Amino acid sequence: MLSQTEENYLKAIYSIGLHTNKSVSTNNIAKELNTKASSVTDMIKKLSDKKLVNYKKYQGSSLTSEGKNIAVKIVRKHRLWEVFLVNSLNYAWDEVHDLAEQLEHIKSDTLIDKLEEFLEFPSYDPHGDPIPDKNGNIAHHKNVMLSSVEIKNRGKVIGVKDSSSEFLKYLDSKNIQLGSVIKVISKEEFDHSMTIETNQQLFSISNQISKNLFVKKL
Amino acid sequence: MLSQTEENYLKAIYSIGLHTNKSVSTNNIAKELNTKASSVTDMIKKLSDKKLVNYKKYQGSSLTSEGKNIAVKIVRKHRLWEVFLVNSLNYAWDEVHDLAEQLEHIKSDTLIDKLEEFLEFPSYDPHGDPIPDKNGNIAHHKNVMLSSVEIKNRGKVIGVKDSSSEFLKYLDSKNIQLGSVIKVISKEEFDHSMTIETNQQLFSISNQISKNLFVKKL
DNA sequence: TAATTTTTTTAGACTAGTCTAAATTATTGA
DNA sequence: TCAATAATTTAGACTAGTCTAAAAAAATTA
Repeated sequence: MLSQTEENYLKAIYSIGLHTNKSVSTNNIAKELNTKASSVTDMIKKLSDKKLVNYKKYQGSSLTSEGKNIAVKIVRKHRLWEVFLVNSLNYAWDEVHDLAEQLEHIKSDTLIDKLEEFLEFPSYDPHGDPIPDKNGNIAHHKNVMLSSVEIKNRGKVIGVKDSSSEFLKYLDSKNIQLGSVIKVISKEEFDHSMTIETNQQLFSISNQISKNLFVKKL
Repeated sequence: MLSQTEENYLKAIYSIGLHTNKSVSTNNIAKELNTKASSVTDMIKKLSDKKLVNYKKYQGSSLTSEGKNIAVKIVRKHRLWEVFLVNSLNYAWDEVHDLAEQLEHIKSDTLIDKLEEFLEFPSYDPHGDPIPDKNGNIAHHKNVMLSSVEIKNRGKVIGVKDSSSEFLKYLDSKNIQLGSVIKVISKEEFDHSMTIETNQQLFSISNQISKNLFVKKL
């Protein structure tokens, strides 16, 4: 059984490695976990002994397939708990991260599957990130939320998640419809709002909006 | 901020002290927490430094009022999580203890109140134990043990004292659950066993059992 | 390529919590 | 009351995880 700390290291390596796709550096892990490189080296060795991490001195680390399985399970737990906090307990989407960081470490063979069933098998968490299924498969959608489009990239609107009439009216007022092309100009760190360009016009939209718009990356 | 371990010590002292009502012995705490007396001594000193426990060498320990406040909050969390696990996630009442032991340590100023609201302010957990309110007040139920119900009288099951899963399974096997009505048919003088009737069936239960079942007299 | 800078690892120390074994204090009962 | 026993505490050691400071390796750059 892994400790919370060990789980956090696996998750860190997983999430850093997602984008870069190669071995992650000791310093990167240290930054992600708010700790020192020397601590990371120690822990990496331990995880390497447990065959969860591939490690050679000075060469960085990557997850073994078993390590990755565990990391994905933690991500699954994290995102399902976030859904619970937002949908059932009425937390706002930006309040739930720290709580989910705690809840994701609860140990049980059955809890998370029962929670998933209770939540009626959601596909995405409140931030628009996909929830891995029981077997670790992640809906690898090339249709992504506008909120996760990188700066300077463009996407074509292909759907909305929330189809309430208020939301659709809002889109109308901005002249956004299916097929509209949206370019991301900038993003704000603190509230995840973004400035976008569409129909030769610039405006700012909240994360509330951007995570409800599905786009196809262009 | 207290560690999980510190919280567990406070909870142990609280629950042992509930019945005996005086200072609890080092050995008792050690037994409750499956640890050694020497470890208990160390931790008690630490909690004493933090003014959560009253402690004098060789004299046993008791909670200060602040220590008790914290202990009651943990009990509150434990019991509300148990309600969630049983009512929302469909766990059986004998499966939830260990999970609640983990969940009770989740740190948040708002979580448990939101959970309580979501559960619609339950008064008792699935084992029939009262849930302390936000201010730490506990509905002190004047319930009585089945062992003290007179012959020919009946009681409605409202709780158990020992909530070990063996005991709960035993009750399940006899089809006894919260709300079951039990009539006392006869009592044996020599071993205090009794014959009871429930679900139109008669059977004999030991004193061991009857003094672990709380009932409301009917 | 050689010097400098950055990254990573090692060595040794610290805290929290635990343990065993020995010492001390309390309790029991002849 | 005093010896035996039980309970408790102390001393010292261990593990997990962390840190600082110094050493070693890799990367950069002149």
